[in-house]
Amino acid sequence: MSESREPRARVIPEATVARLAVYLRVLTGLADAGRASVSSGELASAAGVNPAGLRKDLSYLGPCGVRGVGYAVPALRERLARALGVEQSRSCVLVGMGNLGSALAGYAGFGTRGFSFVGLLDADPARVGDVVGGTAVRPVDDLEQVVAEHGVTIAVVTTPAPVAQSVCDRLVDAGVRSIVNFAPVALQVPAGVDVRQVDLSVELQVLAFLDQQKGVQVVGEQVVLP
Amino acid sequence: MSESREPRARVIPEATVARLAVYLRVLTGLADAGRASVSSGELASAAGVNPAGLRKDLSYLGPCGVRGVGYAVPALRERLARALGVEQSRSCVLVGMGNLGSALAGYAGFGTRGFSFVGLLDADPARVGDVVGGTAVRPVDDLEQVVAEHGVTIAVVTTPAPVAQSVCDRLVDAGVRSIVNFAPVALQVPAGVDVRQVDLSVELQVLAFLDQQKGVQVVGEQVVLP
DNA sequence: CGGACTTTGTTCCTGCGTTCACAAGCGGTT
DNA sequence: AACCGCTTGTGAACGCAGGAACAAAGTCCG
Ligand SMILES: NC(=O)c1ccc[n+]([C@@H]2O[C@H](COP(=O)([O-])OP(=O)(O)OC[C@H]3O[C@@H](n4cnc5c(N)ncnc54)[C@H](O)[C@@H]3O)[C@@H](O)[C@H]2O)c1
Ligand SMILES: NC(=O)c1ccc[n+]([C@@H]2O[C@H](COP(=O)([O-])OP(=O)(O)OC[C@H]3O[C@@H](n4cnc5c(N)ncnc54)[C@H](O)[C@@H]3O)[C@@H](O)[C@H]2O)c1
Repeated sequence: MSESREPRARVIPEATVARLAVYLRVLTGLADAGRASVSSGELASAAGVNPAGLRKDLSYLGPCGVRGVGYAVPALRERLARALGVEQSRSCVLVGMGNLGSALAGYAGFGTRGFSFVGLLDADPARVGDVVGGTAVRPVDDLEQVVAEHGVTIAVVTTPAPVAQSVCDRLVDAGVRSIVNFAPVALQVPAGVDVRQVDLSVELQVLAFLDQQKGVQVVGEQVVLP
Repeated sequence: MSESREPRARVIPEATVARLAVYLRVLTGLADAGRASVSSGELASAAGVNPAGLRKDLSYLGPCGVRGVGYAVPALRERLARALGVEQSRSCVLVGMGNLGSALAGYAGFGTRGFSFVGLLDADPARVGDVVGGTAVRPVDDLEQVVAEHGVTIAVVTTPAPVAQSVCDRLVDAGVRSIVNFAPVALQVPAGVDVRQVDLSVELQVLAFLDQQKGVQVVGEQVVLP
């Protein structure tokens, strides 16, 4: 045991992990701005969370701040990146290069956060060969080959809903263990595979519900509040 | 009190609301397929949730099934749509018609779920005039006018991060109360305004964390399991 | 060198969400 | 008409996340 630096391997709740990713983004911005240290209050404000909650989140990684001073920006940034497993870039594939898939594949923000798309796949021959974000689109038949070549474990699904499950099955068979799914269907996967469902319509409908619960009525100039 | 049909106005947890939206989507598919009734088990399976939890979710709307039989698909669908406030179409605006904004604006799935974009706004003169999904892109200066014209209360922000807060401020001032934000910044809004943050990088980073927690090591042909 | 101030790390507690399990009710059947 | 099986709806318990308050610790200043 050469590295007994890590204080304890406490289990980190998934909700905390999601927030850690937000903190990491904010810290990167601060580091780029040349900031050396930051307090929990300032970080929490920038991340949109409670300061006490933020300190609790960070405490899962063990003590990493200096009392009376705050947190060292570069050190904390590196520590978060290691905890999240994005120290070195991770390879991903994206299946379904339509409108949404193309937008995601061309987005520079993923690369700066430690993810690179090594495979862009589509079933439409007309799409194959297009270059998006520096990578050429390949036929979906190459799926297994691309996954094996790069040891890919993360995939993004942006196909039409009816074929999403079959695409998912192929990905899992090929060895993918983590999937972000944008198609509006609940993917069925074996144990050990994680799916994160991103459903934009649901976001809008939740807002619509909250709106109507506010008793919002703007009729002409008459505003009725609850 | 002419309508005392509603049994009670219990408060519905936000997590439940998000699931109700999923049930509504599944029910719409079942209705299109001509199904007359469905059991909680089947619905739960299609939605990817626990059957008991689904029944509890639905019970917030009051009893709406038939014991020994299940739920009537069209009736439940209508009831959910009313509860979520998407009975009639709701008007939205979208600010930032770049790659992501264009994909969203051209997506037909929003229209079928009760949302229509009555305003597409961008600061780039080169984008203004483009027609996406049947609506022409207008200059961002028209923001206040469009919101007022249609009584818009819901907005989608897909601008670059640095300008998202200022766009948000203008939206709130114009009367918008609900915002879906794709820019990777925590928007500051006054009380009474809801923001739903959609951060795709966070989704990937959560998966990356789960991946490394599995102890995934695929080195050559050697697979190490926890 | 000492004291006071600042900020972290932790503990407790409250409330929510989820799950399990059972009673209640309806339809079909004999 | 009564019984039986199936499914809903609800009550209770468990676990978890979030928030507030407090103690520990390090720095800065006098
Ligand atoms: N565009 C949006 O804003 C948006 C919003 C919410 C959800 N979605 C969902 O995201 C998915 C994609 O949306 P889109 O607007 O990009 O649709 P799209 O039709 O533009 O793109 C779908 C792409 O998938 C490809 N495809 C079809 N079958 C395939 C297969 N078997 N294997 C590989 N590729 C295949 C098609 O060739 C096409 O390029 C849909 O499920 C949609 O419901 C999209
Ligand atoms: N594209 C993706 O897949 C993706 C993924 C995650 C997050 N995001 C985020 O979504 C946002 C948009 O991403 P994108 O890839 O579409 O970027 P983009 O540069 O293609 O589009 C941004 C658009 O916003 C417009 N704009 C700039 N300033 C504006 C202003 N003040 N008012 C109105 N419009 C203005 C620009 O003219 C441009 O059309 C960014 O914040 C990005 O970080 C995008």
